[in-house]
Amino acid sequence: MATLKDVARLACVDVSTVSRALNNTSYVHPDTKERILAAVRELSYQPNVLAQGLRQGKRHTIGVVIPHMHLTVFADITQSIEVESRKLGYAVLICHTNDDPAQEKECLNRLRNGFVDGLIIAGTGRNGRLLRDIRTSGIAVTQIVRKQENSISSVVADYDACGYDMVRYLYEKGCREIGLINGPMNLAPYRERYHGYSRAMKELGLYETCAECPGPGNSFDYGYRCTEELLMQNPNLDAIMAAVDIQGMAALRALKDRKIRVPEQMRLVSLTGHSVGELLETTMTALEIPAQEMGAKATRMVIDEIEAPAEEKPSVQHLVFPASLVERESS
Amino acid sequence: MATLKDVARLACVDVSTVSRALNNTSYVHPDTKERILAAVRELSYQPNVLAQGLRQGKRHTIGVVIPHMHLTVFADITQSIEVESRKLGYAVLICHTNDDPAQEKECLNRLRNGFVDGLIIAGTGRNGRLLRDIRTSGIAVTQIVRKQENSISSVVADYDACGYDMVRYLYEKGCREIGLINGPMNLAPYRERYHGYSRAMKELGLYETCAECPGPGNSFDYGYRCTEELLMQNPNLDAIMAAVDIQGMAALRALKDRKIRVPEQMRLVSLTGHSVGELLETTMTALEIPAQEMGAKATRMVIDEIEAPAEEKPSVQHLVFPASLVERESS
DNA sequence: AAAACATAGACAAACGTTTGCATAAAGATG
DNA sequence: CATCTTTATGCAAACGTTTGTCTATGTTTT
Repeated sequence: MATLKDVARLACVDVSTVSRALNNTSYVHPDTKERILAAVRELSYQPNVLAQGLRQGKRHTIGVVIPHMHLTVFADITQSIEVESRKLGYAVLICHTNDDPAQEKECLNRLRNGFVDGLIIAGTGRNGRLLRDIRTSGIAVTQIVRKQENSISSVVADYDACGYDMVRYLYEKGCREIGLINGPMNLAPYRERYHGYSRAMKELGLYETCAECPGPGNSFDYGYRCTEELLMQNPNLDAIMAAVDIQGMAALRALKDRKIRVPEQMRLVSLTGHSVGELLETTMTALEIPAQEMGAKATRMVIDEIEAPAEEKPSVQHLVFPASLVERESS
Repeated sequence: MATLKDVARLACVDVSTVSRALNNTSYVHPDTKERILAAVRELSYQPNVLAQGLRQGKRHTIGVVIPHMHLTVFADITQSIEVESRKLGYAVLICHTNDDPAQEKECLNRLRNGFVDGLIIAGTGRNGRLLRDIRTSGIAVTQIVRKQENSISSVVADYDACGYDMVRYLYEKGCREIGLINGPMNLAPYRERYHGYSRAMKELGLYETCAECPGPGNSFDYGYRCTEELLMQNPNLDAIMAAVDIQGMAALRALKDRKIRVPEQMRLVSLTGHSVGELLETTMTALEIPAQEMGAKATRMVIDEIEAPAEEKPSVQHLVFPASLVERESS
């Protein structure tokens, strides 16, 4: 690998001149510049990003900390973060936490050591302190999907509205016994969605039927068990709301196993980060979350924060994206 | 951020001593070490990976170049690469190509630029030259899922056997008119799977029915169109083989739309990188690819190559993993 | 008791950049 | 013509590590 020094030697100038020529950071005589560029081509010189990073305190890399890739929301978001980052000249490091606070902590501690200039996280909610520390230590941080710290910028969907709108939608379809598959309430999306659901149900004078099982909410099994639970709690149920596409798929399956026809006997609506709903045998009515835009926006926010000079860091902002209802066969 | 120097000052020793103490790379008096560790804790010192990398000529980062995250194989593989890398002290940079050779080229050029010590790629097959160049320039490279360069190590599934075994399996179930949803033949997995299919069909004296549509093979739409195409080509079809889970889902849907019952009238088998097959309304018989093991193995191979001293680089190896048939409702 | 060795630690030179400071030759201003 | 800018370049110090060399102790060995 050719270094600046090699280029300098070949072009018969000092390394500093080469550096300045390449970065357009000071006057360099056109002839000299020409010689330098020739040398660069000749040696096919590529700057060493590590040395640059060390010197400038910048790594041109952002970290993405997510639970896993099996929820389409996260896959989508990751992809859009990467695409947007690349446009802006950044690379993307990724870390999976499996929704385990300990793993998350490990990831964060690794990343903060000069691996990244900023990070985007869909966290477990258990490492708020660490997250704030990281931010204080000069790393730009943005929360995505799951907002848990008010002092850190976030990009989320309007989960409260999702819960509320779903109930309203089902009510208009004639449903009166609406069940909710809930998830761990320590995660903001579940919590807020429940609030929206609950508010709408109260407004309409309906009784709540909620199921929450132990374990992480994003498994097929979880969705299946919750569906059973809901049916047990209220045999007259005429609608089920699922929180993620995988829960929706599980509900579909559980209902089929019980020979309950969808949508004739039971309407089903899910919240999803991706159009998996379209791909099923019984396509699923769902609130689609604009994952791609959210990822892109979070990326721009974090990079803005990185690149702003220390005096004028952009202020913390919390962005809420609306989800849009896509009607399909299941309702 | 605390540096070695800060630790050294606090522990009243030289930075070199601190470095040696932390890396166990020379004699350090137990008492001194104790003081140093105390200082490390006190300042919550974390080594700066950039500086380490610069000094050692290692970035402790590997790049992953994949088409996208929407195929479960790639999501699974990425995740297992990351988990394994973390264990071995490496970070993972990811790049999406969308199966576009131009984007792939861009990714590769960025990565080679000192971002990574090695990379794992599921490529488009169009940048073989560049890939070899990168390897020659000292970056460890391993191909995954899609093998296209013989001179570069690879970790793939036995796609030929997949095609062959599926036919045999369906034959034993009584099927005689077996259709194959094929994909772009420039991609090794499709090509090899077709070979296996073709061989088995010949051995059994059956006629081939293959569908291949324009466009990338990994979309729902593609699978749907191919299913229609197959049904047109051969109205007596009694089995369909899909190449990826998403094609399988599409076939399921297309058959349902035509009121063709699965598996009574049509048996359906898919090849998948993940147990999505289990989650459907009609669960899908599938050849499951050990994506996780493959990712972990590729990671170890690439890191072995990175860490081997220049004289004794491991030789190129091509690993083939068997897939395993999981029987479900669709067949 | 001298020589050899193991232990413990400091000093300083790298790694490849960027950047503040200094210098010098031009050109512009008075 | 003296002074001030502008242009063009080099020198050297950083950034935070690791590591080769050197010195100074004790502790063996001969």
